[in-house]
Amino acid sequence: MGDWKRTSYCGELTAADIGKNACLMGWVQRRRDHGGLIFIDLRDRAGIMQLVFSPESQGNVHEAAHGLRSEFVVAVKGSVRRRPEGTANPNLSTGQVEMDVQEIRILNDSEPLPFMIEDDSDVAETTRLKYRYLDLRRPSLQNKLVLRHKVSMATRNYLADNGFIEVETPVLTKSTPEGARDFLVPSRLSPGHFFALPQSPQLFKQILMVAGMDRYFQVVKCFRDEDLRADRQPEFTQIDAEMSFVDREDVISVMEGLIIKIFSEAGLTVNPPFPRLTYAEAVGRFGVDNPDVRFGLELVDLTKALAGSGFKVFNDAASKGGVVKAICVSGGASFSRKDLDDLTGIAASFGAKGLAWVKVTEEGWQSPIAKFLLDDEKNAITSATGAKVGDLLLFAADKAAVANTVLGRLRLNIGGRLGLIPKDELKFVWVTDFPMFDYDETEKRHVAVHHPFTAPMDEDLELMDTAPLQVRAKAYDLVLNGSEIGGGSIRIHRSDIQEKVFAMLGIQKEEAMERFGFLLEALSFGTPPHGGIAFGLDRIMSIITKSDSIRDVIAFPKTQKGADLMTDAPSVVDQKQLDELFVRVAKKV
RNA sequence: GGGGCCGUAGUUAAGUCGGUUAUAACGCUGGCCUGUCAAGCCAGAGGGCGCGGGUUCGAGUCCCGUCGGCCCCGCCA
Repeated sequence: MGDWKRTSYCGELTAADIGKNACLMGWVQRRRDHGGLIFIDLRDRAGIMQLVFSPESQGNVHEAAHGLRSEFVVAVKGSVRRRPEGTANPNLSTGQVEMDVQEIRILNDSEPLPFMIEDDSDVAETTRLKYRYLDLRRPSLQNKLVLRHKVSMATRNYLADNGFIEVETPVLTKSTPEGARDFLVPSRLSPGHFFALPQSPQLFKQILMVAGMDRYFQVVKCFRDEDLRADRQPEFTQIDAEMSFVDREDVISVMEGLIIKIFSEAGLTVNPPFPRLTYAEAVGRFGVDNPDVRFGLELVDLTKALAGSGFKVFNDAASKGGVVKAICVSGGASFSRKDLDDLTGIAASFGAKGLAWVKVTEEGWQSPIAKFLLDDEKNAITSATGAKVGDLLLFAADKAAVANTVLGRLRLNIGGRLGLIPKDELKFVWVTDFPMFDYDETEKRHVAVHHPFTAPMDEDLELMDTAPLQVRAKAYDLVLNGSEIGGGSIRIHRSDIQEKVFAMLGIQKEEAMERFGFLLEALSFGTPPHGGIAFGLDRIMSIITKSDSIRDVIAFPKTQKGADLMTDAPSVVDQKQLDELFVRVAKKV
């Protein structure tokens, strides 16, 4: 660059700059060489500016422009002038002006690119990820990173303004049972011992409450060694917060304020307080605990109406403690055989043994099961579901968990295929009153639905011994458009209750002391009542930016196999490194 | 661990029932061209079909295996 100093970004120049001299630096987006006049679109983070090289210009400026190629890095000096009448470009923010270039310095050249730097290019993700630095030159991806930065800043400002202190917690920490699989880091100084990367700073933030910090937050990386999805990466970022001397309503109200700030960074208006659903309502009406409430198609419970039905499948489910539920698809009677086969396949993938359906037609019920149902039963179904001619009824009869999941997933699939989901709406809902425990059939023990530090509801404490599955937790999730974007709870602040919960989870006292002794001890030294929440920043960003995948809002994401195609991590390491760590690699995984 | 979809020039795709030298667009290279902005016109180079086997007179097309990418189930306190 020599002694040249940039005077502005390419995308910033406007008619107000006409007549001024400017120095720009950036990448060659495109060259339009007329032999005489040469036009160069110069691109930087802020946008594009048209450069004009005239054959009459001094020295070898015109010749240099002739040699420019895509993505060469150049610095130019010249004057900003209004474009001639009729040549303005309304698609550019700088479209009223252009630079008459008088001097140019080529700062670097570029090999021909593996793909073009264009927003609408449709390049295989493998190639994009290998050359992520080129992919990130695309304005759409850059804008997502810029918006992510603004959201982080807004988060820090809002929480700081509300008395939260950002405290860094360790990345090398202790492996704890329960929860996701840990990423492990071998300790060189303690052979045979391992650190774990944090699944979340959960215990540290609670201990910061014991330490009297009162309000803590952190924008922090978390790590979970589980299989990836479109909305799941092995390392992801949480907006993590914890507060002392609060109940659920305090947490919710502060965090609704944060959500307002975050979305306003993207020019989106949201209006808390957000509606609430209990876990039982959410699962009952929508089949899932992360309901997309942008559309109806709710589940209808027909268990009572169909108990004693002549249709064995319904009767069995109803009499054996299960449920019979249905959804009524408006206009669904026009579904083809193939559509119904598709839906049956989906139902099966979520554990259904079959999918009973009824098409309501002018001629009556067209259905494989119609002949098993009495008129009274048909009438009861019709009145409960509101089914009318042209509709399709889909039934699930099974254990409640299976029936709800099956219909909940069918609801989402059908909502999508019928275009029932308004794409531009933002529908938040708090889901509360989660159960404390679930029973794991494989491990034959209770597991925590949220995490083992979540406080049970006071009024349910007495059920801990008699009916643990009925104990509700002081836990809450924030769901946006069917995506869980945050979750938290009021924590246990008494060591006796914490020990009790560990016992319920089948964690022996000895093991509890070894794994969580520091927490139990901390709880015994004057712990304030406290609670908190963590939001998934990546998920929030992917919803705000309408991205198909969480990968689009992460600068350097990993593939579904957990690999980084740019750096080629993970990779094998030298035997010397392994020796130092006292690690031996087992043959054949 | 399981199910589904996909790998053909640099990129995006086409390639019939297996059959001459694998096709197009964009990009790239060269030439012409003074108001373009997906500049235009002309010419040219570039791949042997992810990889490895097999069937066949003959495989991009069929079979088996394998590697990689995407979506999903399980998993994700």
